[in-house]
Amino acid sequence: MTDHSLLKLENQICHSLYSATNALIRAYRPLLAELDLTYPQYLVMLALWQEDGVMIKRLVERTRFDAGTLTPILQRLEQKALILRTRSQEDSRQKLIVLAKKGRVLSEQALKVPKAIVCELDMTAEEAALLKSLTEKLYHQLL
Amino acid sequence: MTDHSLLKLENQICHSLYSATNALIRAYRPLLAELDLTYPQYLVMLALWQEDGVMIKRLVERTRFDAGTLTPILQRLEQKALILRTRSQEDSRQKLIVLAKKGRVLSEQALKVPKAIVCELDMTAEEAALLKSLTEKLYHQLL
DNA sequence: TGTCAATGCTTTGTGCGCAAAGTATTTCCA
DNA sequence: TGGAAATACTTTGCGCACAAAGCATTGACA
Repeated sequence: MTDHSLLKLENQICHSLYSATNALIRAYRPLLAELDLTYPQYLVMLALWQEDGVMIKRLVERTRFDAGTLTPILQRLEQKALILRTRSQEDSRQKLIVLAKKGRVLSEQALKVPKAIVCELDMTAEEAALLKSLTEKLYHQLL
Repeated sequence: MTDHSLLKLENQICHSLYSATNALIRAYRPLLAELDLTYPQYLVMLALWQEDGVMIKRLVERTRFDAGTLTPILQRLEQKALILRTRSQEDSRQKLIVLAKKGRVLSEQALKVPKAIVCELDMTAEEAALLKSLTEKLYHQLL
């Protein structure tokens, strides 16, 4: 690759990744608006639907957000009465995040979100799996 | 795929895409800090190094930012004396974006950015090309 | 030729994303 | 056991990302 081509926009893999990610989140937006959730809020809810009653530390691991990003997201989810944030008994530095009833029942309505997204992406299962494994590899390399 | 697995965080391709993109931009950050640029600002500069003297409309096409995002980015680049924003003569609704001298010479220093990133990613050229083509396909599908 | 729609860009408001600094609590260990 | 380091989270500040609304300017056409 020549020096010159290194700076061409068309050769920037990160630009493709960046614009594809933004486009995909844009596709989620109208679907998630029906649940009154943003995409990052939805990710946190997915984590909690799978594993409820966890410390913030655990959510940092699972969602891959940093703590400074997560705090205001959790504050908004609490305002919407989807979760409760309580101090941990054993270690009062930690906070326990628990689904509220409203948050628990939301999972049923949430089921149609991935279904609708899958329909919009006309990608084969193989392509999707490939894209996922490549981006996972990239993420873990950069960690 | 069962209903239950549709809501698992591990099965969300968008989550992989999202966290990989954020991690990659995080990797750019210290490199771009030496140029006093953010990643979106860098994308605009890449576009201008390839094609100088263009309307904002053209930059919207090339960078894939929307106009509302681009305006403040261009204002900051102007403040840093990297570009000039002037009204178009033919159509005074449009603005012509031109590289300032400081912006033009910055491209030499910028060359080391992609070189350094390539070193951090230990991906084969094939994997990189595959990832790029999959994300491009995804972007164009969602447009 | 007047006016109404379309175009190109900017502004406003909300919510991230993240570095850096701050606060409270716990742990370590001399 | 006192005090420094580590840990868990919050706060602050800046720059996107984007929808929606706003503001000129131009174009279309009745």
